[in-house]
Amino acid sequence: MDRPGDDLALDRQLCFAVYAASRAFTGLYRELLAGLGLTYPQYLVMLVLWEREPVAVRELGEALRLDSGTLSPLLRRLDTAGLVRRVRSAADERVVEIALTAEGRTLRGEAERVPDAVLAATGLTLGEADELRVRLDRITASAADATARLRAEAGDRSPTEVHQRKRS
Amino acid sequence: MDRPGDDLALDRQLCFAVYAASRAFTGLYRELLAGLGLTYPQYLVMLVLWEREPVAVRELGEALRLDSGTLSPLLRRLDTAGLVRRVRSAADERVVEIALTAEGRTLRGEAERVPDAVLAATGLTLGEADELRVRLDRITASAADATARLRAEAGDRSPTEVHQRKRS
DNA sequence: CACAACTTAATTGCGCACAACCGACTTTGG
DNA sequence: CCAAAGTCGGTTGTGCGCAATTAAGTTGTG
Repeated sequence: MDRPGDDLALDRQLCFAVYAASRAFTGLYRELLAGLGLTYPQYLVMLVLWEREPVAVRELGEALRLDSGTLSPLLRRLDTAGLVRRVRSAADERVVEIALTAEGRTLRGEAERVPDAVLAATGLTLGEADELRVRLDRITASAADATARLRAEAGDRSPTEVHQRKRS
Repeated sequence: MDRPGDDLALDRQLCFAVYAASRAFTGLYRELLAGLGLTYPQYLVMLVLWEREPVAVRELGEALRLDSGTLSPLLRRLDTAGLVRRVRSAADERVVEIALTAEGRTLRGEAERVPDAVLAATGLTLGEADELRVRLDRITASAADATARLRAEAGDRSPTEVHQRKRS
């Protein structure tokens, strides 16, 4: 009942389920968003902007848990596509504010049909979907906490090169 | 109760939960697997190989739902790291069989502690984790079905260039 | 004002994911 | 035996996701 091998097989089922679910959703959104010319992460950014704008890059990163290394190129592509504009704040020139163009605002109308399609594709009711969301949010928070805890431990064990920028 | 905007806000909660959960798990595994020198997808490949080997690339792709464009570079890195060997089948020279090296087999021992750490990090019991896995597997299958259906429709609407490789 | 510490966004480098395509090989139908 | 069709792994191009670094700007302190 507790052969060494069984644990690893079980782990594969556990972690793989979340992993596969995420890619399956990405694939579904890929089809649904193809007509809008958006990828899934780009769609998430647009959802934030349709709620409120302009939004600084840092705020976008906090909302979606993405850093600038991911957002900067993504926002550049949205800019090139003519959906958003990036303007440096006059008050604080470190900050880049992301605003929608008229075309970006128009796209919201076409996006209205996406949520129903997704819900239909999952075969869930609204209540079931919401319950699943609550469970996922809970384990996401737990996993993030545990990750931060592990990272702190690892940092403690090798705090050597904290202020060591260049080893010239 | 059904303002247009609310639907999009709800959609964001639904899809984002799976998306965020996947990245949170990846981050957790990143910390846990750092000592083994494995990434999360590489760990998934090793889990399959620890169960049975040798395994053809195509079989790995079916098990993990990954295509050769993802697996080929990944397996090359595992080969370079000395954990696996890629040998072309004598019976059918199109097939590449992936086998563990002695070092790859040894690594299994160090990996044994990972599942417990993950379960502890999620804060779930074994039963809860399994129930969540069942739900995720179900919506993954639904999403995959819906994606295939959409892709077929899109293909039907533009079946023009089936045998049109180059538009020279 | 000068200057160090901090903050913010961008950049770089690596590793996935996936679509599209390619070349080598095997199978099948004649 | 040969040619068409199918299979298999690999490559290329695009787009994330994240760590580490860099550049630019702001703030706090003397």
